[in-house]
Amino acid sequence: MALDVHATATARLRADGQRYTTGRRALVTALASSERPLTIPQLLDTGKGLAQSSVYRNLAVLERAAVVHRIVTADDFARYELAEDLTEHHHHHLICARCGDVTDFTLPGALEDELDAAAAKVARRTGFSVDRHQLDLVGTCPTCR
Amino acid sequence: MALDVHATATARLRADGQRYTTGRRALVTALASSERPLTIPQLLDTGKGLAQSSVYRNLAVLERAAVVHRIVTADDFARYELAEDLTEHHHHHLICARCGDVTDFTLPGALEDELDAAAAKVARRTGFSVDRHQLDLVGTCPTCR
DNA sequence: ATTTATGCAAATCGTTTGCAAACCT
DNA sequence: AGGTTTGCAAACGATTTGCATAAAT
Repeated sequence: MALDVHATATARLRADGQRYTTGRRALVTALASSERPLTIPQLLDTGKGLAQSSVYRNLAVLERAAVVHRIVTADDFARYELAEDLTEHHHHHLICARCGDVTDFTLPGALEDELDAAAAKVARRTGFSVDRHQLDLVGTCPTCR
Repeated sequence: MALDVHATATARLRADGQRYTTGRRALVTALASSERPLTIPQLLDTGKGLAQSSVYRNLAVLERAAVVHRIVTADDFARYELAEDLTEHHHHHLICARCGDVTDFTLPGALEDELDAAAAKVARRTGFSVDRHQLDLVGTCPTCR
């Protein structure tokens, strides 16, 4: 499975005229082995020896190539996770308003379908072109309670 | 209705030991008469002569008193809207990935109920305490297409 | 050899904050 | 008066960028 992720990353970067360097591979590996989206400080801690500016730059490259996805919350730091089609499944986020931590959860497929149908209806009514829906549950995580 | 908003704002600020000053009232009025969440630059344009730092400070005060709600997207600027219980209805956001603009939309009540039920189930399973759910449709607005 | 990635340090820019004057009650 | 709010300017901090060196092809 990890091999497949790297193969796909290589392909997508190449399609964007970019190389899959050691640093970029390290970032993808760190994200692939994490159960939750990671901030840049967290990535700096795990992946030894990559400069902060390189992490920022490489994540930007990986995002443009659709290898990773950037998550922005009310927290001070942005978070990154692998693109959904590089992991098993479509999912959503539980966001702790206290510590900023983000974890994943999934919805029953039937409910996802209803959401997509509702989104399509809204798109039709408003002229908005909808690329994706994003559902967040905001609250307090077990650790902060 | 606008009177009710100001009355509620006064009460909530007082409960938090704060005054409903002219500047704060102007911000609430601007948000109440807008159909969409507004950024600080937008509020500075509409509002009369309130300094930027005062706008930031007052919005922070109004947010602590639960009079306004802060919306953070991938855009450079945060956006503010009146707290949901000061307006008519629970709603969600259409976010333009191109220009950052945010507009409102609503979901059928039945679907909202299903989302709440699913959220409750996730909360039970994860130990997370869920305060609210937030659904965004990300795409391209009619103007940017 | 030429192009691209890296590390370091400096710059950027939305947001926050210190402080003295203006405002309320 | 006593406390709060305001405006201005300076500070803050996550992210971006310029540039010289190192790595890759």
